[in-house]
Amino acid sequence: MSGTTVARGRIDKRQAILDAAFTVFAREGYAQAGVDAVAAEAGVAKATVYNHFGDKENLLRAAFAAVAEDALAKNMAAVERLTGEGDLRERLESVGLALMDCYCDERSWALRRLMAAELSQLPDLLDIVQRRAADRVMEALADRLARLALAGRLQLTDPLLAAEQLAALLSAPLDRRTRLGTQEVPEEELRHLAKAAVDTFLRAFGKEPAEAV
Amino acid sequence: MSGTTVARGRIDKRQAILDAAFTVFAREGYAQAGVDAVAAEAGVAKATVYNHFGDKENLLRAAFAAVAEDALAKNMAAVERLTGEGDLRERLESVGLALMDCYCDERSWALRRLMAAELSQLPDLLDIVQRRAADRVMEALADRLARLALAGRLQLTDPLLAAEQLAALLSAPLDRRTRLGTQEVPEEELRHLAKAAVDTFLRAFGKEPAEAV
Amino acid sequence: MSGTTVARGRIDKRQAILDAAFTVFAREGYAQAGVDAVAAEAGVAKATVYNHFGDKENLLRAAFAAVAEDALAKNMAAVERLTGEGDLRERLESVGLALMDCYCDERSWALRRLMAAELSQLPDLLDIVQRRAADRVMEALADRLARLALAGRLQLTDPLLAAEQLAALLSAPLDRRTRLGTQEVPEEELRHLAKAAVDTFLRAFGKEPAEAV
Amino acid sequence: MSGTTVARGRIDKRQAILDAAFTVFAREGYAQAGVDAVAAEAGVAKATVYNHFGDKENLLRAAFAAVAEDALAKNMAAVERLTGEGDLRERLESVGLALMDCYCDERSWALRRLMAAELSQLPDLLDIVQRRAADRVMEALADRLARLALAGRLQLTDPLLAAEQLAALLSAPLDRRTRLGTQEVPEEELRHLAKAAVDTFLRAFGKEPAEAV
DNA sequence: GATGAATGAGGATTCATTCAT
DNA sequence: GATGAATGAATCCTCATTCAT
Repeated sequence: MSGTTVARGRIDKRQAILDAAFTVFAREGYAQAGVDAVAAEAGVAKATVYNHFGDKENLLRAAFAAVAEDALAKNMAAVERLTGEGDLRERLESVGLALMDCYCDERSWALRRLMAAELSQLPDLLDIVQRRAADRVMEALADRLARLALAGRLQLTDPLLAAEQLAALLSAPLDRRTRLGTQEVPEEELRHLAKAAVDTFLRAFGKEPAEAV
Repeated sequence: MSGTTVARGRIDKRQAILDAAFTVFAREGYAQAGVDAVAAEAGVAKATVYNHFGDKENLLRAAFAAVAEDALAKNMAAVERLTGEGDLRERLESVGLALMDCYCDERSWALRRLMAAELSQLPDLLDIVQRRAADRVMEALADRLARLALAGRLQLTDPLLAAEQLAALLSAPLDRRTRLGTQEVPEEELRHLAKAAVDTFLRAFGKEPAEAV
Repeated sequence: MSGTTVARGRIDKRQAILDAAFTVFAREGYAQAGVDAVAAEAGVAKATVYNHFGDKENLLRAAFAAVAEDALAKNMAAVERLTGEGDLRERLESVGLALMDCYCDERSWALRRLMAAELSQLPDLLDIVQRRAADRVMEALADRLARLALAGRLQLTDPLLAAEQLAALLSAPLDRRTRLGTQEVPEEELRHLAKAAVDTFLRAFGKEPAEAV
Repeated sequence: MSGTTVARGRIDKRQAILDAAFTVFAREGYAQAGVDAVAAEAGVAKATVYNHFGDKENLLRAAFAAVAEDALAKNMAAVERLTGEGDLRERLESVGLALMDCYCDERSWALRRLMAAELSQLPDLLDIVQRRAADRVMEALADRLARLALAGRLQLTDPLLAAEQLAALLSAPLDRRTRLGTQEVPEEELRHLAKAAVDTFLRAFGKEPAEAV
């Protein structure tokens, strides 16, 4: 019983450090952020951070992986809602909006920013985020598009390319609009962008005649 | 004469520092890079760097602006080649490829990475890169698309959105393929991606019937 | 039975820690060596070390005393072999060689090095080693020399001084030859040095005419 | 002129750091001593220490070398006074006393203690002290003894061994008496020890009949 | 204007020690 | 009694920045 408490305490502490690390790194940048700040944010002693994670670099990796995993799960859930049921356009718009939400999540932006920042020093971060998360989402999306094509609802030959393009249409405009995640975009505009992306996508790959933008 | 030489020496030195700064910052990251390293790369004394640029932050800004300006010019030149002459698809593919080249340029990647890295600390970098460069390219592209629409070659109502989507189709797939600029992509694949982007774009916005992918 | 086992386990553990401590301190230096390293070498948890010895300083003292005791015993055994029986020169050479062996023992060197290192911080180490060991060896040697003088085999008035000088002749040249214990000296050279020391000693204090070196 | 001032300032600072380093290391031990303390003692900023010497280890080496050089010079001067002029015993006693003074010098003790302490971590310190100083003194002493032997004043075949033994007789008893340099020995006792050492030496290697101790 | 030297503030990391179990 | 985890103080070293020349 008390054993559980301790174990829990340990786990909690580890998790608290991971959360704190990501928060602080996201806020101040990896290089600028002090391990002191992480420890303070987590409410533990600096040495405890080192006991758990060895060094700052490894701490970043761990925090990274944790957030990337969350993001992966959220993205996957969104993609998995892309089935053939109901109206295709509506479904695509709904899924697209969900993906946009994932993309705009504060921690997602932070993840991408941190990765870009440290890419040249810590190239393996890219594997964590891209190979273990982004690529898999893309593959899953390609799978769904392929099934829709098989079902005669879409017209495409390279599902991975189509997935990439759909993702591109959904996400890329957000870079400018949100100023790389530093500016909120009203829900309404998101909806509009999702519609526009899906519209373009369907004009290119849909079977039904598309409407004008 | 010696005056000229000196003045030239001064200008050269300034330029050398800017180049060195960008190189070093790109290689090691802004925070990790020491002003020593920049000075060494430029072949001047550390104090000279301070004489010219005051402090490290300002040095980054200046180096940033210089590179952003170059990138802007290159992008603008590419966009300006998008006229109504000749076959539209060919033209779009050619311009698209040129834009991709700009996007893939090593210094461009470095620019975006550095910006992402320092965004939270130095938000004004974003203005330099986005407002003074990316946005203007997008507007110019929108202009050209608008003229093509007016000329009856394209069918679109929101040229800025169309420009964003074209840019999205061109650039976003590169993020994955080049692993954020850390991996070369063969010219052939670039060409293929450009074709695919333009194909999708034309199916959505073209007047002529589009071919299959 | 289990009580015995446990008690034995405890004693073994204590001894293991002492051995480990001396080994680690000798290898890495007292200040540089971590208590972690000692615990690891002993195969126990760090806290166990503290349970047994209270703090690092005390651990050093205990480890020190243990090794000093061993060294004392070995030295005493050598000195006690210095009796009047048989040929005096041979006996002196044999005892001298034995003392040299003690002096050259790896742990002896470590003892002296550690003591030198910590002398200013922990002056009481000197008492452990010198007063409780070296001085007693010297007194014992003086005793034996005095008896030999009484027996008419040696000619000396201050046996302690003679003992010091004999010890000096035996040990001091080893400092240079072994480079303070970091270099092995071949047995043959040891023998030669012992002979030379005894020869000089006998020329100064012997009654029989001495040979040339 | 002002240039001289600067250069002088720099040299002074360097020398001040070296002095301070040796003082602090000797007082607190190399490992325990902080570079802060050295800087404070020298009256400079910590970073200045690093500017001059790179790291702590190198600082130790430099401080070491400086003190070793002084010690070498003092020892050499003493040895060089060992000529054939005048009464041999008196001369030897005088030189012996001078060597003892060198040996007992506070900085000499510190040098040997520091070396012993750090020997296993920084084996090259031994070269600085032994090869570059102690060995040379011994050779010089051997030279002088050889000349005395040639001149018929001493009777010896291996001058280096004789030198080692003379040095042994002079120095080794001091280890005990001064408790490794932590206790003052009155001048009178030094004189007595020098006499005793020389007496034993002359009995072994002299040509004139030796007196009783 | 360019430089070498100096500095103060700060950052990553280690370590002796304690405590709850 | 033995342990794993936690901690606070210290330590080495770096770096942006300034000054005298």
